[in-house]
Amino acid sequence: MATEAPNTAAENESNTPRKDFIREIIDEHNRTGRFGGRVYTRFPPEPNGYLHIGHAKSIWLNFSIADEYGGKTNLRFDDTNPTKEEQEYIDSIQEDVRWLGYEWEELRYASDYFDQLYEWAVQLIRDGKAYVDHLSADEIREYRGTLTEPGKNSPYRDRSVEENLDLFERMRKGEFAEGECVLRAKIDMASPNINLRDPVMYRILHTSHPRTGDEWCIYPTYDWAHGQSDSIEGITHSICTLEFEDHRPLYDWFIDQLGIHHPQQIEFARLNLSYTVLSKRRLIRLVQEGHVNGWDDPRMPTISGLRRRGVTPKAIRDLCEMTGVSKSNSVVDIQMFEYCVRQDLNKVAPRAMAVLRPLRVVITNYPEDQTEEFEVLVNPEDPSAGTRLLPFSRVLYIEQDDFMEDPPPKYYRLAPGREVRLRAAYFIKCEEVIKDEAGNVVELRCTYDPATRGGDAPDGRKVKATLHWVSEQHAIEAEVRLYDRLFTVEDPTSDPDKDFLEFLNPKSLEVLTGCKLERNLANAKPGERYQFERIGYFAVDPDSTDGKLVFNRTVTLRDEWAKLQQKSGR
RNA sequence: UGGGGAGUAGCCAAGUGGUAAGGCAGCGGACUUUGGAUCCGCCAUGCGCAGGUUCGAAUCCUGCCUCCCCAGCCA
Repeated sequence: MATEAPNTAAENESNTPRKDFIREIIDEHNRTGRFGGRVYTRFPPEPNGYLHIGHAKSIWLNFSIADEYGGKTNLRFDDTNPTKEEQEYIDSIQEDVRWLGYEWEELRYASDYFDQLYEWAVQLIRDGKAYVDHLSADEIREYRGTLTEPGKNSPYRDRSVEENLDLFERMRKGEFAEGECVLRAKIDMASPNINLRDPVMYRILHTSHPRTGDEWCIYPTYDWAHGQSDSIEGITHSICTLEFEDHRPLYDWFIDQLGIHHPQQIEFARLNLSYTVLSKRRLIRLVQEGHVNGWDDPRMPTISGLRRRGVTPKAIRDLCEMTGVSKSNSVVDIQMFEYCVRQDLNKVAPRAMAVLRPLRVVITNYPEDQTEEFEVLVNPEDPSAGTRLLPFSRVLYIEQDDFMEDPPPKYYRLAPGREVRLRAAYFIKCEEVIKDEAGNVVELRCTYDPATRGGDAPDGRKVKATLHWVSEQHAIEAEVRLYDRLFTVEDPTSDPDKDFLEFLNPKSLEVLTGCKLERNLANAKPGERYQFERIGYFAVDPDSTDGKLVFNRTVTLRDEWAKLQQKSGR
């Protein structure tokens, strides 16, 4: 809209949150002209797993920064280890980045640079700054020293340039077995920074690569590939997580030796969430050991899992923004994420009537064959979403939880002799409770007040509760999957003596069948999100078929009554 | 006990010498045809600890404590 742009700009004047330390660094660069005012970032995932909400933070940071500074962002796959990487992951990562709402400037692969990296390695060898080492992996470890003791030089460290050149070429030609030798940078085996103790640049891997096939049998390590890849792409700000902080001197060293464009690496603390795990290793175990049903199981913190669960991209972006950027390790309360999810869904989700655990209600004074329709707002938060028709008749379903034979204080819902409102319909009063032989309540006999049509009493009398309901003869049935936290404790990884799987929540999934839905949902399509009034937000699962709808609970509505019960109950 | 980081409320997080923002959670209340949403109020005499400098310190100095990362031919 034409009026929107100026408004947004004006709002930003006053509402712009304080800049984080990364943006301040960029401002400083722009002041001093370090990169000529350019801002070029990149998101560099390794395609060895699915993206999760932790990656989303990095994606958000890189793309939103570039956007704010009029810059660009590349998507680059760090595909330097063909033993772990697969095309499946390359595809899913692209899908997820797009779904989050971002489009990259260029799609690149570290493997695009294998030739250049090889040439640069040769250059370092010529300069006497790299050498082929025939120490075994174990020996290299021994020679590296420890945290408190310096390492010692490899006996192969002083081979001549000619010999190194010859050996390295033969490495490339495949004349050596895996592990027989490596190419190492010649830096300082006594450096207090272990990353500088002659790090490995190339290792032999007789494995074909998803992109380069069998062209190579030597592959650059991440340390050798990453900085130069950024440099080649003209990246100005190379944003990464904290654990790479002490690799920065190494990347700087490589780039300085090569004399090429020098990006600024900036490290920030990755996002962690309570009641979940966010490491690839653990996520892979959850999938491979069958604790969840795949990478996109709605209980997974993966982007694909969250998507299937019904979470919106905006909710994820909001969380990233809300939690801020800093350098201190932290664990964000999952409730902050739930808040973001509810906040977005409240504004965009159409409302629907859905009775998850049905209790039959017969309106005894409502004519047997009568049916009428009520027109109700699709979304009270967004009148432009229009209205829908709800059919009403003599026999209805309400939620089992919405009736108590012997209600405790503060329980406002239906009880014997009590009057409540059926949302958008009538006041009803419970006259009789029907039980089976076991004493279970199986049906309620109620009367309605025709004068309260639409939900208001002309005499001004009030009710304390409004219930959702579905007409029996008009209802459609569905399966509803209720998800809860995957783990029972805030940090399943905090106890070093226990496997995180010991803290799996056995009740993380509850499947309900025979749920009764308003008929307007009959044509709901996978991915669509709804608010089931008074219950929560639900998304149509791809498992749905023409005859059978399946819904995933994204998140519950905030629930004052449940909170009260918890306080008094346990 | 080598090197690199970080400590501000239950959880995130501003603060850059002038007297502790904001959000989530929590607790009160208003309103409500979703116990939803919305609105109002409360919630750090205190910034890891101890000293010091200063008229004045979360911010500067000194010492200490705690936590995280690094000893892959993983990224």
